[in-house]
Amino acid sequence: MGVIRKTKSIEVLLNEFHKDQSAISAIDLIKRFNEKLNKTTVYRVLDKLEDDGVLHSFLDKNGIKWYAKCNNCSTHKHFDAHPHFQCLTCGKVDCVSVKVNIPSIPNRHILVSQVLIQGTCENCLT
Amino acid sequence: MGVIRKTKSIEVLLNEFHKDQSAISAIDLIKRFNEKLNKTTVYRVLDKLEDDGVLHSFLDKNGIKWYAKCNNCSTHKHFDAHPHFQCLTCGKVDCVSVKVNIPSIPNRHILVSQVLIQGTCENCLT
DNA sequence: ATTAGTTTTGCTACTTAGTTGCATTAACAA
DNA sequence: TTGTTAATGCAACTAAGTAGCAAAACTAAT
Ligand SMILES: [Mn+2]
Ligand SMILES: [Mn+2]
Ligand SMILES: [Zn+2]
Ligand SMILES: [Zn+2]
Repeated sequence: MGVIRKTKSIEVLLNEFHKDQSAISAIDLIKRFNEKLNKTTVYRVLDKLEDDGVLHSFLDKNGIKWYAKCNNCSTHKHFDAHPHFQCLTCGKVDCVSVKVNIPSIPNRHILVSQVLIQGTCENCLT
Repeated sequence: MGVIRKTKSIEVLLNEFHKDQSAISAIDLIKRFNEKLNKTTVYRVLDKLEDDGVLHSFLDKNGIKWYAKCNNCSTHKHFDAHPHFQCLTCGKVDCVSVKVNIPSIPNRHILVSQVLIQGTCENCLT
Protein backbone atom coordinates (compact mmCIF):
# COMPACT_ATOMS: atom_id res chain seq x y z
CA MET A 1 0.00 0.00 0.00
CA GLY A 2 1.09 3.51 0.72
CA VAL A 3 0.29 6.87 -0.79
CA ILE A 4 0.76 6.82 -4.52
CA ARG A 5 -0.84 10.00 -5.82
CA LYS A 6 -0.70 13.45 -4.30
CA THR A 7 -4.37 14.35 -4.22
CA LYS A 8 -6.28 17.27 -2.77
CA SER A 9 -7.78 15.13 0.03
CA ILE A 10 -4.41 13.86 1.16
CA GLU A 11 -2.94 17.34 1.11
CA VAL A 12 -5.82 18.85 3.07
CA LEU A 13 -5.78 16.16 5.75
CA LEU A 14 -2.02 15.95 6.11
CA ASN A 15 -1.84 19.70 6.45
CA GLU A 16 -4.17 19.48 9.43
CA PHE A 17 -1.70 17.22 11.20
CA HIS A 18 1.21 19.45 10.31
CA LYS A 19 -0.16 22.62 11.84
CA ASP A 20 -0.61 21.06 15.29
CA GLN A 21 1.12 18.22 17.10
CA SER A 22 -2.06 16.97 18.78
CA ALA A 23 -3.94 13.88 17.78
CA ILE A 24 -7.19 14.37 15.86
CA SER A 25 -10.16 12.04 15.84
CA ALA A 26 -11.53 10.75 12.57
CA ILE A 27 -14.94 12.14 13.51
CA ASP A 28 -13.49 15.54 14.12
CA LEU A 29 -11.79 15.58 10.75
CA ILE A 30 -15.03 14.56 9.10
CA LYS A 31 -16.75 17.49 10.79
CA ARG A 32 -13.98 19.95 9.96
CA PHE A 33 -14.07 19.10 6.26
CA ASN A 34 -17.75 18.40 6.11
CA GLU A 35 -18.28 20.52 3.02
CA LYS A 36 -14.97 19.70 1.40
CA LEU A 37 -14.46 15.96 1.82
CA ASN A 38 -16.66 12.93 1.93
CA LYS A 39 -16.49 10.95 5.17
CA THR A 40 -15.63 7.73 3.36
CA THR A 41 -12.72 9.54 1.77
CA VAL A 42 -11.53 10.80 5.14
CA TYR A 43 -11.53 7.28 6.57
CA ARG A 44 -9.77 5.92 3.51
CA VAL A 45 -7.08 8.57 3.41
CA LEU A 46 -6.37 8.16 7.13
CA ASP A 47 -6.15 4.44 6.67
CA LYS A 48 -3.76 4.79 3.80
CA LEU A 49 -1.58 7.34 5.57
CA GLU A 50 -1.34 4.91 8.45
CA ASP A 51 -0.31 2.10 6.12
CA ASP A 52 2.32 4.41 4.77
CA GLY A 53 3.70 5.13 8.24
CA VAL A 54 2.83 8.82 8.10
CA LEU A 55 0.16 8.60 10.77
CA HIS A 56 -0.60 6.16 13.54
CA SER A 57 -3.93 5.47 15.18
CA PHE A 58 -5.38 4.41 18.51
CA LEU A 59 -8.71 4.30 20.29
CA ASP A 60 -9.65 6.63 23.11
CA LYS A 61 -11.60 5.86 26.27
CA ASN A 62 -14.86 5.80 24.33
CA GLY A 63 -13.56 3.52 21.61
CA ILE A 64 -13.36 6.18 18.96
CA LYS A 65 -10.46 6.41 16.58
CA TRP A 66 -7.75 9.04 16.77
CA TYR A 67 -4.82 9.69 14.48
CA ALA A 68 -1.53 11.44 15.09
CA LYS A 69 1.58 12.10 13.12
CA CYS A 70 4.26 9.46 13.42
CA ASN A 71 7.63 10.60 14.58
CA ASN A 72 10.15 8.28 13.05
CA CYS A 73 8.04 5.77 11.28
CA SER A 74 7.98 4.53 7.73
CA THR A 75 5.98 2.01 5.75
CA HIS A 76 8.19 -0.72 7.08
CA LYS A 77 9.05 0.27 10.61
CA HIS A 78 6.78 1.59 13.34
CA PHE A 79 7.96 3.09 16.59
CA ASP A 80 4.66 3.92 18.14
CA ALA A 81 4.66 2.00 21.36
CA HIS A 82 4.14 5.20 23.29
CA PRO A 83 1.20 6.07 25.56
CA HIS A 84 -1.48 8.60 24.72
CA PHE A 85 -2.87 11.22 27.02
CA GLN A 86 -6.43 12.44 26.98
CA CYS A 87 -7.45 15.52 28.93
CA LEU A 88 -10.69 14.90 30.81
CA THR A 89 -11.42 18.60 30.87
CA CYS A 90 -10.97 19.75 27.29
CA GLY A 91 -10.86 16.40 25.50
CA LYS A 92 -7.53 17.07 23.78
CA VAL A 93 -5.43 14.02 23.02
CA ASP A 94 -1.66 13.86 22.64
CA CYS A 95 1.14 11.40 22.16
CA VAL A 96 3.43 11.31 25.14
CA SER A 97 7.04 10.31 24.91
CA VAL A 98 7.49 8.70 28.31
CA LYS A 99 8.29 5.02 28.36
CA VAL A 100 5.91 2.76 30.23
CA ASN A 101 7.39 -0.61 30.84
CA ILE A 102 5.11 -3.57 30.95
CA PRO A 103 6.28 -6.32 33.30
CA SER A 104 6.21 -9.86 31.99
CA ILE A 105 3.18 -11.95 32.89
CA PRO A 106 3.49 -15.60 33.95
CA ASN A 107 2.55 -18.07 31.20
CA ARG A 108 1.84 -15.37 28.71
CA HIS A 109 3.74 -14.02 25.77
CA ILE A 110 3.40 -10.28 25.38
CA LEU A 111 3.46 -8.83 21.87
CA VAL A 112 2.09 -5.31 22.07
CA SER A 113 0.35 -3.03 24.51
CA GLN A 114 -1.73 0.12 24.51
CA VAL A 115 -1.61 2.66 27.27
CA LEU A 116 -4.17 5.42 27.56
CA ILE A 117 -3.58 7.93 30.31
CA GLN A 118 -6.26 10.35 31.40
CA GLY A 119 -6.06 13.49 33.47
CA THR A 120 -5.68 17.21 33.08
CA CYS A 121 -3.59 18.81 30.34
CA GLU A 122 -1.27 21.75 30.82
CA ASN A 123 -3.80 24.12 29.35
CA CYS A 124 -6.50 23.05 31.76
CA LEU A 125 -4.27 22.87 34.82
CA THR A 126 -4.59 26.51 35.81
CA MET B 1 -27.91 3.17 41.85
CA GLY B 2 -27.00 -0.40 42.58
CA VAL B 3 -28.87 -3.65 42.37
CA ILE B 4 -32.12 -3.43 44.25
CA ARG B 5 -34.10 -6.47 43.17
CA LYS B 6 -32.82 -9.98 42.62
CA THR B 7 -34.21 -10.73 39.20
CA LYS B 8 -33.81 -13.62 36.82
CA SER B 9 -31.67 -11.56 34.43
CA ILE B 10 -29.26 -10.53 37.12
CA GLU B 11 -28.94 -14.05 38.41
CA VAL B 12 -28.37 -15.51 34.96
CA LEU B 13 -25.71 -12.98 34.01
CA LEU B 14 -23.90 -12.98 37.34
CA ASN B 15 -23.76 -16.74 37.27
CA GLU B 16 -21.90 -16.54 33.99
CA PHE B 17 -19.17 -14.49 35.62
CA HIS B 18 -19.00 -16.83 38.58
CA LYS B 19 -18.31 -19.97 36.64
CA ASP B 20 -15.23 -18.55 34.91
CA GLN B 21 -12.71 -15.90 35.87
CA SER B 22 -12.31 -14.56 32.36
CA ALA B 23 -13.78 -11.34 31.10
CA ILE B 24 -16.83 -11.58 28.84
CA SER B 25 -17.86 -9.10 26.17
CA ALA B 26 -21.33 -7.62 26.21
CA ILE B 27 -21.86 -8.86 22.67
CA ASP B 28 -20.95 -12.36 23.68
CA LEU B 29 -23.40 -12.33 26.55
CA ILE B 30 -26.12 -11.07 24.24
CA LYS B 31 -25.41 -13.99 21.92
CA ARG B 32 -25.26 -16.54 24.74
CA PHE B 33 -28.65 -15.54 26.12
CA ASN B 34 -30.17 -14.64 22.81
CA GLU B 35 -33.35 -16.57 23.46
CA LYS B 36 -33.52 -15.82 27.15
CA LEU B 37 -32.69 -12.15 27.55
CA ASN B 38 -33.26 -9.01 25.55
CA LYS B 39 -30.09 -7.22 24.51
CA THR B 40 -31.20 -3.96 26.11
CA THR B 41 -31.65 -5.83 29.36
CA VAL B 42 -28.18 -7.30 29.11
CA TYR B 43 -26.64 -3.85 28.65
CA ARG B 44 -28.69 -2.44 31.49
CA VAL B 45 -27.90 -5.22 33.93
CA LEU B 46 -24.18 -5.03 33.17
CA ASP B 47 -24.27 -1.30 33.64
CA LYS B 48 -26.02 -1.64 36.95
CA LEU B 49 -23.71 -4.37 38.20
CA GLU B 50 -20.82 -2.09 37.39
CA ASP B 51 -22.37 0.77 39.31
CA ASP B 52 -22.76 -1.60 42.18
CA GLY B 53 -19.07 -2.56 42.10
CA VAL B 54 -19.77 -6.18 41.25
CA LEU B 55 -18.33 -5.96 37.74
CA HIS B 56 -15.93 -3.61 36.04
CA SER B 57 -15.66 -2.83 32.35
CA PHE B 58 -13.09 -1.85 29.77
CA LEU B 59 -12.75 -1.65 26.00
CA ASP B 60 -10.65 -4.04 23.97
CA LYS B 61 -8.45 -3.29 20.97
CA ASN B 62 -11.49 -2.96 18.73
CA GLY B 63 -13.36 -0.66 21.04
CA ILE B 64 -15.87 -3.22 22.17
CA LYS B 65 -16.96 -3.50 25.76
CA TRP B 66 -15.90 -6.28 28.12
CA TYR B 67 -16.89 -6.97 31.68
CA ALA B 68 -15.18 -8.91 34.44
CA LYS B 69 -15.83 -9.63 38.06
CA CYS B 70 -14.35 -7.14 40.45
CA ASN B 71 -12.02 -8.47 43.04
CA ASN B 72 -12.37 -6.28 46.06
CA CYS B 73 -14.67 -3.59 44.88
CA SER B 74 -17.89 -2.20 46.24
CA THR B 75 -20.31 0.53 45.21
CA HIS B 76 -18.02 3.06 46.83
CA LYS B 77 -14.53 1.84 46.23
CA HIS B 78 -13.00 0.53 43.04
CA PHE B 79 -9.64 -1.15 42.82
CA ASP B 80 -9.51 -1.86 39.15
CA ALA B 81 -6.44 -0.07 37.99
CA HIS B 82 -5.07 -3.32 36.65
CA PRO B 83 -4.17 -4.13 33.05
CA HIS B 84 -6.13 -6.48 30.83
CA PHE B 85 -4.69 -9.09 28.57
CA GLN B 86 -6.17 -10.14 25.26
CA CYS B 87 -4.95 -13.24 23.47
CA LEU B 88 -4.43 -12.54 19.79
CA THR B 89 -4.87 -16.21 18.97
CA CYS B 90 -8.06 -17.24 20.75
CA GLY B 91 -9.47 -13.84 21.65
CA LYS B 92 -9.81 -14.60 25.36
CA VAL B 93 -9.52 -11.62 27.68
CA ASP B 94 -8.40 -11.63 31.30
CA CYS B 95 -7.63 -9.29 34.13
CA VAL B 96 -3.99 -9.45 35.10
CA SER B 97 -2.75 -8.61 38.53
CA VAL B 98 0.65 -7.16 37.68
CA LYS B 99 1.22 -3.54 38.53
CA VAL B 100 2.15 -1.22 35.67
CA ASN B 101 3.46 2.03 36.92
CA ILE B 102 2.85 5.11 34.89
CA PRO B 103 5.61 7.70 35.15
CA SER B 104 4.53 11.27 35.73
CA ILE B 105 4.32 13.51 32.68
CA PRO B 106 5.58 17.10 32.69
CA ASN B 107 2.81 19.70 33.00
CA ARG B 108 0.10 17.11 33.21
CA HIS B 109 -1.93 15.75 36.05
CA ILE B 110 -2.61 12.05 35.75
CA LEU B 111 -5.88 10.72 37.12
CA VAL B 112 -6.41 7.27 35.64
CA SER B 113 -4.96 5.01 33.00
CA GLN B 114 -5.94 2.00 30.96
CA VAL B 115 -3.48 -0.64 29.90
CA LEU B 116 -4.37 -3.26 27.34
CA ILE B 117 -1.75 -5.92 26.72
CA GLN B 118 -1.92 -8.24 23.75
CA GLY B 119 -0.11 -11.45 23.05
CA THR B 120 -0.54 -15.18 23.44
CA CYS B 121 -2.34 -16.76 26.39
CA GLU B 122 -1.15 -19.84 28.26
CA ASN B 123 -3.62 -22.03 26.42
CA CYS B 124 -2.38 -20.91 23.03
CA LEU B 125 1.31 -20.97 23.90
CA THR B 126 1.91 -24.63 23.13
C1' DA C 1 -1.51 17.91 -25.57
C1' DT C 2 -4.04 13.55 -25.80
C1' DT C 3 -4.86 9.32 -24.38
C1' DA C 4 -5.12 5.27 -21.65
C1' DG C 5 -4.63 2.90 -17.38
C1' DT C 6 -5.20 2.99 -12.74
C1' DT C 7 -6.18 5.25 -8.35
C1' DT C 8 -9.05 8.03 -5.71
C1' DT C 9 -13.39 10.01 -4.74
C1' DG C 10 -18.40 10.63 -3.82
C1' DC C 11 -22.57 8.71 -3.12
C1' DT C 12 -25.74 5.59 -1.30
C1' DA C 13 -26.67 1.90 1.29
C1' DC C 14 -25.27 -1.06 4.84
C1' DT C 15 -23.35 -2.98 9.36
C1' DT C 16 -22.71 -3.22 14.16
C1' DA C 17 -22.52 -1.75 19.03
C1' DG C 18 -24.92 0.53 21.93
C1' DT C 19 -29.03 3.72 23.55
C1' DT C 20 -33.83 5.63 24.30
C1' DG C 21 -38.86 5.87 25.11
C1' DC C 22 -42.59 3.71 26.51
C1' DA C 23 -45.88 0.26 27.69
C1' DT C 24 -45.98 -4.16 30.21
C1' DT C 25 -44.38 -7.30 33.69
C1' DA C 26 -42.37 -8.81 37.89
C1' DA C 27 -40.21 -7.93 42.74
C1' DC C 28 -41.15 -7.18 47.14
C1' DA C 29 -42.65 -4.48 51.22
C1' DA C 30 -46.66 -3.43 53.59
C1' DT D 1 -53.02 -9.89 48.50
C1' DT D 2 -52.20 -5.62 46.85
C1' DG D 3 -49.82 -1.30 45.50
C1' DT D 4 -45.67 0.72 44.34
C1' DT D 5 -41.80 1.00 41.71
C1' DA D 6 -37.98 -1.26 39.52
C1' DA D 7 -36.86 -4.18 35.73
C1' DT D 8 -37.90 -5.92 31.25
C1' DG D 9 -39.10 -6.34 26.23
C1' DC D 10 -39.78 -4.32 22.09
C1' DA D 11 -39.14 -1.29 18.40
C1' DA D 12 -37.07 2.46 16.77
C1' DC D 13 -33.02 5.15 16.84
C1' DT D 14 -27.94 6.85 16.98
C1' DA D 15 -23.28 6.98 15.72
C1' DA D 16 -18.89 5.15 13.97
C1' DG D 17 -17.27 2.89 10.52
C1' DT D 18 -17.51 -0.10 5.86
C1' DA D 19 -18.59 -1.76 1.09
C1' DG D 20 -19.90 -1.56 -3.86
C1' DC D 21 -19.84 0.87 -7.73
C1' DA D 22 -19.81 4.50 -11.10
C1' DA D 23 -17.61 8.97 -11.97
C1' DA D 24 -13.65 11.91 -11.53
C1' DA D 25 -8.80 12.89 -11.24
C1' DC D 26 -3.81 11.56 -11.30
C1' DT D 27 0.13 10.06 -13.81
C1' DA D 28 2.86 8.22 -17.39
C1' DA D 29 3.28 7.02 -22.10
C1' DT D 30 2.56 8.42 -26.66
MN1 LIG E 1 0.88 8.65 19.26
MN1 LIG F 1 -10.26 -6.41 35.11
ZN1 LIG G 1 -7.25 20.08 28.61
ZN1 LIG H 1 -5.41 -17.80 23.63
